[in-house]
Order: sequence, then C-alpha cells, then structure tokens
Amino acid sequence: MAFSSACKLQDPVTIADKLFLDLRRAILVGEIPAGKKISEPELAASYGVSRGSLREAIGKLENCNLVTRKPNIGARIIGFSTPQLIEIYQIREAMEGMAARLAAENMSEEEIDRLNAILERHKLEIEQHQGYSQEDVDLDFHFSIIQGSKNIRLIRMLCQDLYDLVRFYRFRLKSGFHRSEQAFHEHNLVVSAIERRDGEMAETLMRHHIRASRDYARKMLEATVAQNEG
Amino acid sequence: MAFSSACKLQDPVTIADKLFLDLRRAILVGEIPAGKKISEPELAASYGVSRGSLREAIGKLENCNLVTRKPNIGARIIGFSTPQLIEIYQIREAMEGMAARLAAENMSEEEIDRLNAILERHKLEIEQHQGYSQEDVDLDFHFSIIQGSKNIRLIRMLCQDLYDLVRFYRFRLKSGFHRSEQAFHEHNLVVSAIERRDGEMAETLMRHHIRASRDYARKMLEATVAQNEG
DNA sequence: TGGAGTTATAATGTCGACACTATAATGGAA
DNA sequence: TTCCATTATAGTGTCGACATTATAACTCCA
Repeated sequence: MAFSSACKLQDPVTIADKLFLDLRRAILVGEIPAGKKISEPELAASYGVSRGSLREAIGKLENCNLVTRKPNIGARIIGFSTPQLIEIYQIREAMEGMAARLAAENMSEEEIDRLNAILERHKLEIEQHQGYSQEDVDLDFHFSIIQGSKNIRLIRMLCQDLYDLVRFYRFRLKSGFHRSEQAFHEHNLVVSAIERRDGEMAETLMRHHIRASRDYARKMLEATVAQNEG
Repeated sequence: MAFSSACKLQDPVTIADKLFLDLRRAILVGEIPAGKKISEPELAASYGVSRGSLREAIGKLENCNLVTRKPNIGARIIGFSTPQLIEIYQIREAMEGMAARLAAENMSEEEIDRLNAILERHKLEIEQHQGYSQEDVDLDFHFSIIQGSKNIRLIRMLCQDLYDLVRFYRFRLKSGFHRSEQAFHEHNLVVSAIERRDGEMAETLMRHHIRASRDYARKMLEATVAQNEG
C-alpha cells in the first residue's frame, strides 16, 4: 500500500506513534479537513488517549509538515495553496533529479528489474484504464528511484517529509488529473538512462518529468479556477 | 551571528523553545559531545525544567536531525561519519543549485547589493587572514542565496533542517580546513550569474562550488585518517 | 569459571492536575 | 447602537507521579 511504503515506523510500539500514524492517514485522506484547527482536549478524548501522547504525535505531524503550530495558540492542519504546490514541485525537481543520478550509479541489477516490473504494471493499468491505481504506481516508481539513490538522508527527506505533502495535495486533486500516458513514457526514459548507468541523463530526464508534471498541474489548476470564476 | 540567522524562533516564548535553542547551541558547539546518550532526568535536572518540557525540546532537536530517538530506549546526539557528510553535500548540491537558479530569477536588486557586500567582506577577511570568521561569511553567503530563492519551503528545509547538520560537521572540522581563496572565487562567479539573471548558469556554478567543497572535504578527511593510521 | 536465569535498578512512556494565556461573552459608557 | 473594558471560558504550557520497559547486577547451576 502506498501509505506504508514510506513509513518511518515498522510497527508503532508506542501510543504516540500509533496515534501519529492514525492522524497522518486521516489528514492525508481528508478525514480531517485541511486548515482545521486542532483542539487537543477534543482530539485526545476522541482517540481515548492523554493530551501528553497527543502532543507528542502532533509534534511528529509538524515534522511531516502536515500541521503548523503557534505557541500558546495551537496547531492546525495545513491548508491548500497553489504557490505551495509549485514550491514542492521545484524542490522535487532538484532532489529527485539528484536521486535519479545517484540511482543510476548505485542501483543493483535486481532493483532495476523491480523498477521495470513497476513500469510493466503501469503499462497494464493504462491499457485497462484503471485511473485510480495509477497514482499508486506512480508513487511506487518515484519511491523506488529515491531508494535506489542509497543516500539515506535524501531518502528520509523525500519519503518521510516531502512526500506526505505530495500525497496531501494529490488526494485533493485526484479527479481526472493524471497524464498517465505521457508520464509513463517519461518514466521509461528515466529507467533506460538508469539501465545505461548514465547518471547525468537520468537526472536530466527526471527533472524534465517533474517539470512537466508541475506545468500540467499548474495548467489544470488555472483552468479549475477559471471555471469556478466563469 | 551565525546561529540566529537561521533560527526559526524569533524570541522563544515557551520554556521548551528556550531549552531547544540552548541544547541546539550546546550540541553544535560541542558542549554536549557527539554520540552521547541523553538522560532525560539528568538533563532536566541540570536545566531546572520538567521532563515534559525537555521531551518537547528533544522532539524539536530530532526534527533538526541533531538527535535520534528509539522507542523505549532513548535519545542520543548524532555521531560523526564521513559517509553522512558526503550525503549532505550531495543534497546541498541539488537543493542549493536550485536555490541559486531561483535566486537569479527572484532576487531584488537590493538583495543582490547585500550579496555583493558579503563578497566584499569575504575579500577583506581573506586579505587579513582571518580564518576563523571566514566560515561565518561563507554561511552568510549561502543563506542569502537560499533566502533569495523565495521558495519558503526550500528555505526552511535548508536553513532549519540541513544547515544545523552543516554547522555540526563544520565545527568539528574547523581546524585549517578552509579553501577560502578558491571558494571566494567561486562565490563571485555565482553572484555574477545572478546579476545577469542567468538562472541556468547560477545553478551550474553553485553545484560546481558545492561539489568542489565536497571533494576538498573528502580529500582532507582521507588525509586525516591516513595520518592517524600512519 | 562461564553462562543462563532472575532480580533490582534506572529510564522511558503515559497520565491527570494545575498555571498561564488567548479568545469569547458580557456589560457599561459615550 | 457602537466601541471599549471587564469578566468568563476554553485551551495550551508545565509539572510531578505512576506504569511499563530496558538494562545492569546478581545468583545459581553446569
């Protein structure tokens, strides 16, 4: 599942960790609406835990960039904003570009095989027009390459911190928002560069891919706004 | 001062925040040695605060990547490792490269003036052989460009999270470790590209600069190890 | 003597209560 | 009626105590 793939906790042993995972899922899925203020007593009661544990969980959510806190005022779920989405794409372009470069240098043949398997799955799902699961396959693709970089800190910064935000936005934009065929093609190019161990080219292609996604998202958002205004 | 420049808290209003800043400084400066395990009761007593506040501060330190925690075992200050330092350089290359590109697009003329003032200061300190303060000027240079990107999340990820690590390592490598003249020259090249609003070139030059720093650090570390072994 | 099992100790996780702060509600004066 | 001051309320920050877990010390047996 797409949630567990980037999870930092194998099995949450402590209450605060369980709570953290619960809340994270609830936020990403939209059970807790974006921008909502968190009432510590209320939430603690509804989950049947103490405020202390809840506060610890909120602290972790803050690290994932899913909530913001102000002293003496409280925490609230992050909101949706187009400029922020663009910012995230810019960061992804830089970091995942580097990840692709390193992956070309460091991935094992076995890992590249698994990467090709993901492409195969993507192809199948496009042929069957399974729009809903194509987003999972897209995440799997990007995660595999990030993992392949073997740069542990880079992996953590992307998979743990930034990709929670990616999921947050993706979930709220999922309606007919994919450019699967084009993305699939770009994915293939990246993998072929990795297979040739051409790090420079892998980085260039990955950056192009993410930039294209960004431009597409921007266009769609502008169209949506225009539609709402008209 | 170099510490406050990237500080996320204007004035720490809460005990936990004050404690966080205190501990962060102590770790970066080496007052608390690298790799040391944290005893919550002990630290709380020595700072005269409750364990709750201390735990909150430790949580924040964990976000800054300065301590690591394991459930039911505890927290310890991060250790020093050459591979990790290389990882950080790789990430900086990607992210600061992007920052330089964006800075070329978004920096105001006034900000560029301030950038040139930093270069001027750097030049002066080289002429006066003030090795100790050249590291501060170097940090100021990089921070200014990162700020100039105007990408708020990028700024936060670099200045708040990654650069604490940079300081951590820098403080432990500071003995005769600078390549100031070369770095100064590379800084000038980056700024000239920004002045010309050439984002592509600014990114290339910044990446080159950071890669050169990385190679230099690696060489110095290998020499040090060889020296210790011989 | 060495090692496994057991006990003892210290540390972390969790909780409920109190203090202080911010916000909402209320009341009074212009 | 409107605005400001005051009070009331809810919420966050902080603390000390208890429960649970990991580690160290110890004992007993082979």
